[in-house]
Amino acid sequence: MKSQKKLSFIEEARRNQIMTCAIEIISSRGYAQASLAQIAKEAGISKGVISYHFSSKDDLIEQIVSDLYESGSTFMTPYLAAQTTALGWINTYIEKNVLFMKSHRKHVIAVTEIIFHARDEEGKPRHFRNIDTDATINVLVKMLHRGTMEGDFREFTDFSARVLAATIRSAIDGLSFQLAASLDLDLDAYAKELVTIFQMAARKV
Amino acid sequence: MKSQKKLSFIEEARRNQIMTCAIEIISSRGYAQASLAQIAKEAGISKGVISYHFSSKDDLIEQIVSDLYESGSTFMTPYLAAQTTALGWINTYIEKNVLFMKSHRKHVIAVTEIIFHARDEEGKPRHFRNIDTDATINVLVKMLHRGTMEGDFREFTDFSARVLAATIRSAIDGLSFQLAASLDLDLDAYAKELVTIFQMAARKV
Amino acid sequence: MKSQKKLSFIEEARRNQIMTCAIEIISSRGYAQASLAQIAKEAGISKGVISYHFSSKDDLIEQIVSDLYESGSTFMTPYLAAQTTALGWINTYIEKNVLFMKSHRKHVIAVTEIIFHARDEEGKPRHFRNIDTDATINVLVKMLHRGTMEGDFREFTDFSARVLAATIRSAIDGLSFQLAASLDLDLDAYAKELVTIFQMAARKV
Amino acid sequence: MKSQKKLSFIEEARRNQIMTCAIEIISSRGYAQASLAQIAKEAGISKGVISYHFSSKDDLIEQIVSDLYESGSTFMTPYLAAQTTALGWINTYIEKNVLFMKSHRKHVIAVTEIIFHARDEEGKPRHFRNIDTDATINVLVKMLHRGTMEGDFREFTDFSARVLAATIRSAIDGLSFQLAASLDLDLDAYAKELVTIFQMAARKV
DNA sequence: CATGAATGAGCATTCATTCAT
DNA sequence: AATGAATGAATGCTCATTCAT
Repeated sequence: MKSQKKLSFIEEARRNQIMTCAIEIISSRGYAQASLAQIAKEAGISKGVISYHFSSKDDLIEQIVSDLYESGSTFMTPYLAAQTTALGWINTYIEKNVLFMKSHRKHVIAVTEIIFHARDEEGKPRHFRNIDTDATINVLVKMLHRGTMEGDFREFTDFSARVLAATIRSAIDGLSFQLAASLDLDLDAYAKELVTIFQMAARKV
Repeated sequence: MKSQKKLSFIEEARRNQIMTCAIEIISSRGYAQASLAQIAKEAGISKGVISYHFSSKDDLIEQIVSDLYESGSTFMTPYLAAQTTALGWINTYIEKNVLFMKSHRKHVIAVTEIIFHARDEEGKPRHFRNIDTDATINVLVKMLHRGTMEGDFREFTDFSARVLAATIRSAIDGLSFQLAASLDLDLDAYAKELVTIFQMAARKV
Repeated sequence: MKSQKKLSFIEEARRNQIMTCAIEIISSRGYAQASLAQIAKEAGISKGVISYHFSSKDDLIEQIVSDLYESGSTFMTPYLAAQTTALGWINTYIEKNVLFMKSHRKHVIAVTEIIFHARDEEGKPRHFRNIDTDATINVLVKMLHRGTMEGDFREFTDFSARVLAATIRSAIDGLSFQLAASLDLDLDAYAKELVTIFQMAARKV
Repeated sequence: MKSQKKLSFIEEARRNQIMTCAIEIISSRGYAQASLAQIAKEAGISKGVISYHFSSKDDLIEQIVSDLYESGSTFMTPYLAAQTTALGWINTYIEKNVLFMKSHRKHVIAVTEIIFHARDEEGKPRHFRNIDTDATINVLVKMLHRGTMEGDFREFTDFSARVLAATIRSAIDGLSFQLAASLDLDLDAYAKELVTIFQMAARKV
């Protein structure tokens, strides 16, 4: 038991080291530069180690993505669950998304890079948001309609709600790209501005 | 501002053919699929022809980008020049940007793909918007401040204007990604919604 | 037309050169040694050239196999077509098979190597002779039965004919392996001995 | 002739387990699939264990071969020793070889695979039969000549005896390849047919 | 005895680019 | 003006082997 735990600890440490190095390269130099050779060089190990700890490069990349989703969910969920109104939910959603970016800067940049590069075998984008089907947009749409019923938001058609939801997501996704280009962004202030912008854009007139 | 007038008719035609094929591949199958071999195959020519007409692959890619910027500018300028208020200018900017996407769908998708892939020698993103220096954002910021003076917009600090400007650009850039995923988007309606959203977000309370 | 023919000639020459080098390596050092790097080294070219002329390593290997089948068929067919009895046909089949090995020594050794190494994705042998379904065995079985009717061969059950047919093929296949180990085999004499052996094994008592 | 008596019971068991798993993989999926990783996985142990018990992969492979030779010899010797004539000896040799295959099916298939893949450092085949030097062929040649003296076989030159001996071996070796492709072969009947074939091929006219 | 971890060489393949014709 | 041919570096991946624990 003790030996297993220790070995598992080493394995876990290596996996984290490799993932951290991959994130470092992807966030600073882009997805295309993140070859196994570059990642291994950054980590000071041989290429084979990566293959030993991850079944494939895709596996490594997927781990980086799902790791972020997991910590994002863990971070966001309590805040969102505490909200009692749609207005509060959306404001919190925007604000906490941005603040999460602040604490996971490189990881978020890396995952954004990954998502915008991931293609299926035919070259079709794997993760681009389809305004009619994207899960995140659907949740935002539902909240916008709820906000209308609660008297905080203006009337929305399904389409107008979807466009606003997509615009909120674009603002957050776009911020991730800005992060890769701007090192000294004040994200607390940025979050407040975004909350203001979308609160005004959605509110009852 | 053509760089060289010496291009013969045939040469010009070949360049356009190659660029069109590259745009077709990049927009439909993604940047990674756009190898010279694939582009040549699509065009029904040999790889050498591309090298003959473009000094490098980067040169071809840059031409595709600057071509779009040129036609975008040609399309947008008269509409924007006709505006007498900042409010009108920004509404027009948003609306006509979206309509331009409608008429240059594949080219816009391709350039968006390129922009999010292009890196300099060190791996730094070549085109990501820096909120403090990006030319487009600067123009929007100027217009937002003018709108305040004209009594149509709320008060903005430099930072709050920059965040709103960046959000407008993110909405438009993000729409380009959606275009690659959603075939049947009603762009006229989408433009109107975006105009409404940002008019509300900027207006004087 | 002339230019096409000339270029096609160069291409043909390179393909033959590559195939010849691959045959040389496979026949002398075995299938496992025949990496693209080794073949390219033997040919004094870069690995890329092979990929340029063959769509894949499998393609190159398949060409080597089908080339031999084609020349084998071209060589054998007239002799076999000239035979009027089953006895003559089988004697000729054995004799000419061995003589063909004499003139295509390395190629035959290489293809035997290839055939005995080729596996499908699950590792199942692709070309091992199934006594009940192998096409070559089926032809020999038919001839054995015909020879019985013509009064030259003893009576065969289907099974006993199949075992004899398989034994004839094993003798020829096995000779190919011997060729890889024995440089100075007298194949004309060997052919005569095999003819004698199987004539005695099949004849009417 | 065991080389080392020091092997503990556990060590012996482990070696057998590893060899059995290697035989299973080689016989069912081919030599190329038999990486140490696959063998270790099949055995449910780590790769290191194999290296611990065998000095190298080649050592493991050689053990599988010599193990089969040893049990083959143990099985065959009493039957052959009981024969008083060359005719009886050769018939028994063929029949018992085939029956041994029946009882050691996978092991025989695996060893046949190994023999046709094993090469020395220079790539020369390690086990292909040289008609002039192969020990098994030499024994059969001696028996054929004895059979002539005993009045059962026709006259043989050294060469004609060697070809017949090689053909007998090819028939048996070839049967092993068939075993890998045909699951339901009646080996008792097959043995009888082979005895008939070679008795007829060798007999006095 | 056994393991997990790591290595480094080798694999087939793809790529942008160059060049003689 | 255009091409086919060739290059050499880089890619993700697998492998037998080694070694500290």
